[in-house]
Order: sequence, then C-alpha cells, then structure tokens
Amino acid sequence: MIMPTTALHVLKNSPIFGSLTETEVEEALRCASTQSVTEGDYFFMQGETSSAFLILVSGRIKLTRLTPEGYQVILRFIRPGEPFGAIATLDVRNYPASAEAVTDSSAVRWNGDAMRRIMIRFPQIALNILGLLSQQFRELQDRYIELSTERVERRLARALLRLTRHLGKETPEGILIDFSLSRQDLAETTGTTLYTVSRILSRWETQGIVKSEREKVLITRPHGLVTIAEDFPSPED
Amino acid sequence: MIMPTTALHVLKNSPIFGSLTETEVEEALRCASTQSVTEGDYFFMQGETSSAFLILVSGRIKLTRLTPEGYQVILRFIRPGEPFGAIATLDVRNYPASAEAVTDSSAVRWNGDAMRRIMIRFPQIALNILGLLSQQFRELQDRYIELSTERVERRLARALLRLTRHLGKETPEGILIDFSLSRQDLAETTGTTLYTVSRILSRWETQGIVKSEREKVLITRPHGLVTIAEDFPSPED
DNA sequence: CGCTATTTTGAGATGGCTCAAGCTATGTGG
DNA sequence: CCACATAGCTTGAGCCATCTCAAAATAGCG
Repeated sequence: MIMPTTALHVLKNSPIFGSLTETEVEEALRCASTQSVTEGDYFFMQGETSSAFLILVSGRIKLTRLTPEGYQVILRFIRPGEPFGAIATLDVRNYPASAEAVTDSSAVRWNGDAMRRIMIRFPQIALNILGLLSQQFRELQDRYIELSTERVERRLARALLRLTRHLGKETPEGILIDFSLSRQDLAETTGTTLYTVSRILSRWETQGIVKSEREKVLITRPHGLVTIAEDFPSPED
Repeated sequence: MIMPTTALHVLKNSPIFGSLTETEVEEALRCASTQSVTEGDYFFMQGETSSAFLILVSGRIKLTRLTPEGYQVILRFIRPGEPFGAIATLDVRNYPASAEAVTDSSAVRWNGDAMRRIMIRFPQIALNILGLLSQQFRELQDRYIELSTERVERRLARALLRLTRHLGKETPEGILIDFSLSRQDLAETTGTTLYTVSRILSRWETQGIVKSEREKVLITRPHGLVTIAEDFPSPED
C-alpha cells in the first residue's frame, strides 16, 4: 500500500528532510521505495546485511536487540518522521537491531547507495542526520547513566515520562500511551523484569498516579511521576 | 606549548581529518588553537556553554558525567586522534560531560563557528564525523545493553578487554593499561562500586588472570577474561 | 466458552551495596 | 631519612532491592 502523498507530507515535516523544498523532497522520494508492515512484523531483523535507511511514515515501531543470552532490550520507539536503520547505512553493513511494527506501519526506504547519493546531492541532509544523531547520542548517554546510577522505580518513572512526551496522547482522564505496551515491554526498556514493573505499577495505581490495564498505561497524575523521577519531596511528606 | 608538527601528524592520521591532504589539514589547523592541560585538570567542564570541537593530540583523557545525586560515571577514554566535545558543537550549546586529563595532554581546538565552516569547506569532514559518531553510537548501545542484561563480573571483564584493545600496551608479563586507573575508575566505567571491583580483581588475581596494584591493572591471561566475558565453559570445568 | 497471553502477587534466594575497619603504598615535611 | 599523613585498596558482616520461581487471577480471542 503506497501512499506517496502522505509520505511527502511526513518527510516535509521530518527532522531530516524538513529543510528541503517540496520539489527536492519529491526528487529524493523518486529513488525510494515504500515498505508496509503489519503489527508484529519486522522492517528488518538484527544481523541482516542489507543496509537501508528508512523513515517511518505511519504507525509505531520499536527497535530491539536480542542478546546471545536471550535477553531482549528495547532501544527506542519510533514515530512518523523519524529515521531508523541509519547506523547500518553509515557505520557497519548490517543492522545492529531489529525494527518491529508495534502497530501497522509504513516507511519510505532508500538503499545505502541511494542514501549516500542523496547526502552528496543535498549536503544539508548529512548535517541534519548529524544533528539528529548527536541528539540521540546524548539521549542514549542520559539513559546509560540512569541505568548505572538509578533504582528501578525512578528509571520506570522516567521511561514513562519520556514515552508520554514522545508518544503520549492527551485524554480527559490523563495522558495515554497510545499503542500496546505490555509490562514486559516496559521491563525491556528499563532493564528490569516484568514482575518488578507490575509491582511498581500496582503501587502507583493505589497512589492514583497511573491507571493500567492489559497492555495499556494511562498516566493520571504526571506530576506524581515527575516527583518520583526527580526525587523532589512529595507534597504528602 | 604549541607543537604544530605533532598536531599535524596526529590529525593526518585521525579518523576525522585523515581523508584530507596535508595542505588541507594545515588550512584547517590555521583556524584552530592548541590547549594543553596537566594531569587532573579539565579541557572543559560539564555544563559550560562554550562549544568547541577538540581533537586530542597527546595524552589520555576521560569523559565523565556527574549526576545530580553525586554519582560520577565515566563515559569514555580518549586517545590521540580522537575528537571530543563534538556533541556540544552539533546538538546543544553546552557540554554534557567533563573532559579530564588522565595524563598531561594537549589538543587542538576549533570553536563552533570555525568547525561549521570547516564542515562546509570540506564536506567529507561532516561525513567522517557522521561515520565516527555512528560507530560510537553503536558502541554505546552495546554497553547500554550490557548494563541492562549482564552481571558485574562480566561487565568488568568486558570493560577491561575494551580498555586493553583501545589503550593497552604489550609488556613481557601481559597487557598493561598504561595510565592511572583506580578501582574507583573501573567502578565508574562499569556501573558498580569500588568494593565490588576490588573483590573481583582479588579473585581474578588468585586465578592468575590479572595482576593489579595501586592504580594499575596488568592482564596476564587475556583469554581468562574472554572466557568470563563470553561465558564459554572454562577449561577447568 | 474454553484457550492462551498477560498480569498480579507471594515467598524465598541472592548479587551486589553499604558501612566499618584495617592495611599498604606513596609522598612529604620535619 | 624517618615518621607520619594521605590516598588508594582489601576484606568482613549485614542488609536490601531486585530477581527468580510458582501459582493463581484476569482478559481478550477464536
């Protein structure tokens, strides 16, 4: 299912292609293909050698990595407009992670050579990627430091706050993370187990901070999470 | 103490400037300054707003970050030829980390504007930075995943192996990490405490894998570390 | 309406942290 | 040149946050 109009619109507003004119984006799109994937399927799998650069047009995907010991780690969730697979294009020749569709998703796709040509034709694209990569690098550093210095509860609070900022949807009752997000998923984004996540969410639920169901988390009192994330003395103290 | 000859030589062989001709490197050096720093002092401190791009010419430095709770984390050690401070130039306007000289060190330094001009004048530089940043991004992801899935002993084994590859010096007795590296430093690179590092090193010493003294670690049997790092069945099993 | 995936909760185990104490090089001032 | 101070290191003991394992409750799905 190819939807060039949508793709054009998303790219024009993306951090990578946003600085090109509409005509230029169309030119770049001419050497791209479109890939659509249904929930649970993959855009690419960790270890594959093909090195394409993709930008998500619609849906939600998660980048995951599986360790030799069998642990899965979620590196990042991606929303429309964001690139993925860039590392494989720029550094090594195979994907260091898998890209799984969390909801039905579609993306535009350039192969490595096409992308290199685009970067030469439009040097600003390389600079945009550089800027975005720098930003993501810093965010990854933040999480790395969090992981090595903070307790699980605080890491979970921060992960949920990041998710709400990035992918949250306002509702009358609070902020909802608008796709399937299991306890296991949360465990894999915070470096803990689903049991610990479940216990913490239960506790928060009694404190009125969240309301969670099967694969859904609704944050009813975001400030409560901020308090936990930042260790400000709580109003009840 | 300015040593243009050395700087030129290091840059010509660095991953960033290695693809320029000698004349071009000289041109780039013309808008750079040199900064020398003695052991224990800093090239820049976390939070400073000045955003310079530096390449280490001689010495060893460590990039560290201090959390609001007072924990220090070592992000990376830098050797001559490697850039640092790039994130501040490319993304935000202040340094997310501090750069401390582990031995007396000197670096060449461009301010943000100069660096941006160089990237426009020599587009290959931006691409080189992009490639290096991608690589470092992937390495940081590796360590992130390690931190969230592996035990301390294995993390320490891997950290030491990385250090030997990056900064090790062959000696008759084994591979020595050739600068002051305390138990505390190792704890800060692996996300643990100096006590745990000390216990593990003691155990390894009885197993003949390492020989450690005050601020020195000598790896006498690297394969022993690999075994621990990769969980191959040990020969004694 | 039973099946299966997800979640909750309990109970017990444990890896690693914290705190405390003593030890040992290294360097320094008398 | 020695004695003392200091920074780094080791080791023990106790504790606790989190993991592991087990079992039951719940909820969507075919």
